[in-house]
Amino acid sequence: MSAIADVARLAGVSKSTASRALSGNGYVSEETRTRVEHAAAEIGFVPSSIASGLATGLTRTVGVVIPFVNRWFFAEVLEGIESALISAGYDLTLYQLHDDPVRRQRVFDYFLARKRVDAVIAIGISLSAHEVRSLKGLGKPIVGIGGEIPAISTLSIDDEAATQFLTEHLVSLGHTRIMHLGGDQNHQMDFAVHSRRLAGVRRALAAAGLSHPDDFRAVPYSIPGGYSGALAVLSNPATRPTAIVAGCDEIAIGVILAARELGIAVPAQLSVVGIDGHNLAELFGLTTLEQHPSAQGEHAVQLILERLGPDAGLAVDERIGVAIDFVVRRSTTAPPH
Amino acid sequence: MSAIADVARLAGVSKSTASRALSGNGYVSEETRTRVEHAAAEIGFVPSSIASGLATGLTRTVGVVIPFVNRWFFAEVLEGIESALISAGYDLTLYQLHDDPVRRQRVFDYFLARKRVDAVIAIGISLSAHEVRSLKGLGKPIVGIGGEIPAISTLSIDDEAATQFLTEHLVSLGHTRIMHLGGDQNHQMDFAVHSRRLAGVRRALAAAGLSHPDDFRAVPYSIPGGYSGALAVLSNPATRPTAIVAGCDEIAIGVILAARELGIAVPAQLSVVGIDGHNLAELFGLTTLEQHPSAQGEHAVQLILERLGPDAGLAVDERIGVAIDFVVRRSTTAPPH
DNA sequence: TCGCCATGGGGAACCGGTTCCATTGGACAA
DNA sequence: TTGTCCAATGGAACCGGTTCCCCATGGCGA
Repeated sequence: MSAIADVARLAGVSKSTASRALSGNGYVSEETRTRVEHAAAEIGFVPSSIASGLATGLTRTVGVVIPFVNRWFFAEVLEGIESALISAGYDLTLYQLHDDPVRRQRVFDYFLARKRVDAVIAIGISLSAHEVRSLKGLGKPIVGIGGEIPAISTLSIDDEAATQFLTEHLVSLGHTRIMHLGGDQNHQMDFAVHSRRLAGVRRALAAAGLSHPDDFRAVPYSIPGGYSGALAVLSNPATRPTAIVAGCDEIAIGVILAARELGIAVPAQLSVVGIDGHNLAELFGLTTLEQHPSAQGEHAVQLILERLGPDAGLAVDERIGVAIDFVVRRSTTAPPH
Repeated sequence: MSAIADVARLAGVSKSTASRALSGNGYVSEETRTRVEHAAAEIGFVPSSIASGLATGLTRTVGVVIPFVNRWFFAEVLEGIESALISAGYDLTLYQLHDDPVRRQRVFDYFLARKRVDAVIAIGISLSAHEVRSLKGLGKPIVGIGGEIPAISTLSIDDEAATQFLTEHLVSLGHTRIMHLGGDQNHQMDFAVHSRRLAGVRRALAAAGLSHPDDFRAVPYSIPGGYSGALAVLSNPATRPTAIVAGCDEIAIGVILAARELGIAVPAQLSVVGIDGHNLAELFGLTTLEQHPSAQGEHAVQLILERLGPDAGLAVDERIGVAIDFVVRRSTTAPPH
């Protein structure tokens, strides 16, 4: 285990000079620097990030808290975060937060607080006021993605405006029986996204005078979830909607598959829109509102780095909008007749 | 920044006693222990894992190296690893390895070697002999998942036997024109999986006397990849195979979607089998060979913990088989006529 | 010539736990 | 009673970089 002291000895300098030479801080003559570098290379010196972390108080690690890794949106965000962090020389420590409150508490107390990370990025999770306080109290910047968390910077689309826009699109095509298939409002992981998306649909329906009691059905946020939900909703031709606003692209794809199964033509007999920009959307010809999760991840890292940098004080906590693109494909058209 | 010294002072004991009381190592009277614990709780003592890591030489962190997080198999494995590690009190640091050799090198030299992790789990990545040596030289246990890596323990299905078995299944149903849609042999991330899966198909075909030149087409390992590959392969009714062995379930699902698009009935006119046990397999009625990636992830953690434990010396490096289940659904039957 | 400052470098404290070693006091056996 | 053993605890070294403080040298303006 060669330490910096060995490098120093070999180069014939003191520990402090060796440290300065290798880290680039402080004054070191060019000649000394190369001598130290050669010595380090010769004995295969690998600095201990643990030791430097103890000395500087920085771990160069960012904790990422996420509810799922196997759902498209989250995996994409994670990918963006990872590559941005690596480029910036940071490690990414992953904490998956399940519904289980005990494990959630454990992650917070035992891991995040233990000075193992310099900052936290929370994806699709609403932190409690207490959790936010405990992290902020430790001086750790936090950035959220995918919803709003009071008192911290969050990056997200405007969920209510998004579904309102999509619903208006369907209304403008002439649809009058529009339904929303989205997430369960009472779900642990809600993060208020589900309720806001439903609210957007309802606002647009109300504005168009198209409100009706069967405007919503809760389904799991997945292709099978959308599929079985749609089977139930579409099976009765009399009450069937002519258009569905899905809570996400996975649900929308499930709806399209269910429609095919039932022999319902999309879009001739049923229009479907989603939200996300899932990489299968194109294959299914899905009209959707693309958000770009991997870019959101990169943006979150950028915000974190600003808050870790020298001008940390300048950062203001606010809800930050992200880029979206409305992509019309083959799953939407005017209603039949 | 309350340190253990503050706790000790408040409890009226020495630093060493406070440390023993809180960590549970060494002799401490019951009364002293509770006094120290109360003191720690009172000032909200949070131990610094950095400091204890420096003292013990352990980071209680495992590095996970993975080529993708947004592909089903990898996301599932990651999920299994994460939950097993958290239960064991370990952190998981994620390193995504792209094709880019420069970034790959950087991850190895700069991150993995820097005493930031106690062990490494490599998923779907073949490590070079040099990379293995450098990690083993640092005394870090390594376990691989999803393929073989010389000189380290790897957890994987027998890829060749798997496709051979699936092909034999199709042969036994009476199919004579069987084709494999799988991964590109020359891909950076090959890990030999692609070639072994192809070899299994060819072995079964040869054994049945059904070898033919058009037995393989390389496609991306994804639903769109399987879809467009299948469109090309199935478009000519004269040369079209009656059965397809897909390299993974995503490809198989793409094939099914393409068949539907072309009006080819599955399984009446085309049988399709996959490998993985993807969570969409059931929805598409896909016959597949399930491997259980999240269980593989948990198993890998278990192997790592054994190698980090006191009996580390007893661990033998070998290829370790994993559980598989053959699940017959609605995508396979006898060929037409 | 004096003094200031920039540059270069050594010594030692320090970050915050862990652990080795020494000491003490009491129980128990000889 | 004396010796032995062990629970219980304190003191100090230690892990391995980082950085503060101090000293030396030399150039240059006043």
